[in-house]
Amino acid sequence: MKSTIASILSSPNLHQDYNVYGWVKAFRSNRFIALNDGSTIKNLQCVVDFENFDKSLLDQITIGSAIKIFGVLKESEGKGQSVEIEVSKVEVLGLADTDEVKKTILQPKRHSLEKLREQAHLRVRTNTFGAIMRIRAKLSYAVHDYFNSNGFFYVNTPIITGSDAEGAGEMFKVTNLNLKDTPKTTSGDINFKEDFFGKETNLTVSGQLEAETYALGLGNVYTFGPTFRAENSNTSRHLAEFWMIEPEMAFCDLDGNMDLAEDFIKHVLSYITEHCQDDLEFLEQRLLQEEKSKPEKDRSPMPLREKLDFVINNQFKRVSYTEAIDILKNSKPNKKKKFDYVIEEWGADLQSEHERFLVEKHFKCPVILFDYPAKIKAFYMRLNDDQKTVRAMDILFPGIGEIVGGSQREERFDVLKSKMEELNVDQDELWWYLETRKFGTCVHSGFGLGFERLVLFATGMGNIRDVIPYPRTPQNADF
RNA sequence: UCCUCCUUAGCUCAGUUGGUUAGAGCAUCUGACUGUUAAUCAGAGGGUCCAAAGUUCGAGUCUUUGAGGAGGAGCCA
Repeated sequence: MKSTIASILSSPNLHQDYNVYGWVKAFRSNRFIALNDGSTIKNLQCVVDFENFDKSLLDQITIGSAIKIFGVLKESEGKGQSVEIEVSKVEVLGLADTDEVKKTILQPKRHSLEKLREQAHLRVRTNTFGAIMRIRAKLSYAVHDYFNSNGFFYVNTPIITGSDAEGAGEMFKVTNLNLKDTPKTTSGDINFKEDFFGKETNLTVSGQLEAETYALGLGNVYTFGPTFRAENSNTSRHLAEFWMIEPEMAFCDLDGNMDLAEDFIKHVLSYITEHCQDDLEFLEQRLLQEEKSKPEKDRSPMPLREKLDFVINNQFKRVSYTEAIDILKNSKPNKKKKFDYVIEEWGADLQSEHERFLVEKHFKCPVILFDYPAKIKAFYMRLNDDQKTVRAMDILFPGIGEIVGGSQREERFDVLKSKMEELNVDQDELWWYLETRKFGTCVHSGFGLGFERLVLFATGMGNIRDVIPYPRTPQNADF
């Protein structure tokens, strides 16, 4: 029977025969094969007595090759591992030619993350990316686990959307018209009536509006799917294609929304600290190594696992926009005009530098900002009684910035309608969204959480392109 | 989209004021090695200096344009 290395190492049966499949990470001293099968970051040491094997066979045990090993599990004579396989049979399943391997990142040495990105099809074989992708998968499981055990239903909102009124950013067009010869209307515009859906369609920028309608029937729902933004943004925190988690809750106000978001984040992070210890330890060491070459002020104040525990065990700081403005106005960098954008008065949109100051310098913990000025937020957010703020909230994380954006939704038909008029949101397009406010409308709330930003935080990585298998960014859709 | 920086061997990088045959470490190959852990030791091979144009007696080095990448800003998750 076939065994994974993870299962062998977690419950080793000494003197038992094992069949193991994997890829050669190293072949030292013509005797020790370090074998990895992806099930864990740990390698299995396989010892061959080379006098009993053909040289031609041993020559094929090269770095990167896929092999099958049969042998008995024994206590290791060497240090560095507790058990090892004494190999009685080796089969080379897929040879990796050393001449070819040396041109790739499979060669056993350190590579820059940029170089690994150029060979994204091979980078999962490295310790770093193996660890990241296992953690990503476990986080994803924890997301579903959390919602399922808290009575949420998973809904699949459409990926192709007919409305361009969601207002969350530039959209990718979806069409099967012949782009070299598009049908025209009498006025010369493209005639989308002849397109596949008979109208202009795009890839979704958010499942929120559809999720809202489902919350108003199923109670608590969430989405977890791909999301597309055609923004020309070229930063370490943006992707054109990313995965977003959007819970939506009926009969829930902003306080309940914040409670849930905080509890949710803590749950999924604590799940991986329990279930991904080896991978987290590796990433923590890698980070410490990397930071040695940085000036002290750029180093993170805590090692990775301590940072995760800190977030799990401490309350997020909840601060209203108005309080935040006061703090910023009276802050040293503002008084000394160190900010590129000096905060003058209430109503200003917070820049990255302000958010970073609040999270990394002032509070030194995750911060939830709420009750933003209505003018700088979206049409669907619930207007407060002061008539100038809305029940919006953003969760800001150190090093990542905004990880969650959410709000209590405007449930009052008249208020929503006039807000849409005011902000020029197409009511004909969103008739169905407005209509939910006519039939048993209720207080409801939700948020969007960028999954990759969560993985970024959980793994301590610095660039969002390194926490998704094949990143899509402006000018890049390789692989 | 804007600002800054980078592009030299398979990889990471050095290359002085513009000067003769462009260097190092790792990786690869060959040999040695029966307890290695990024194995070690000896030897060998390996270059369109991102591309094009220009300045110059002479360009890896200077200028212009272009391509690709990184960091930051904006937009946001």
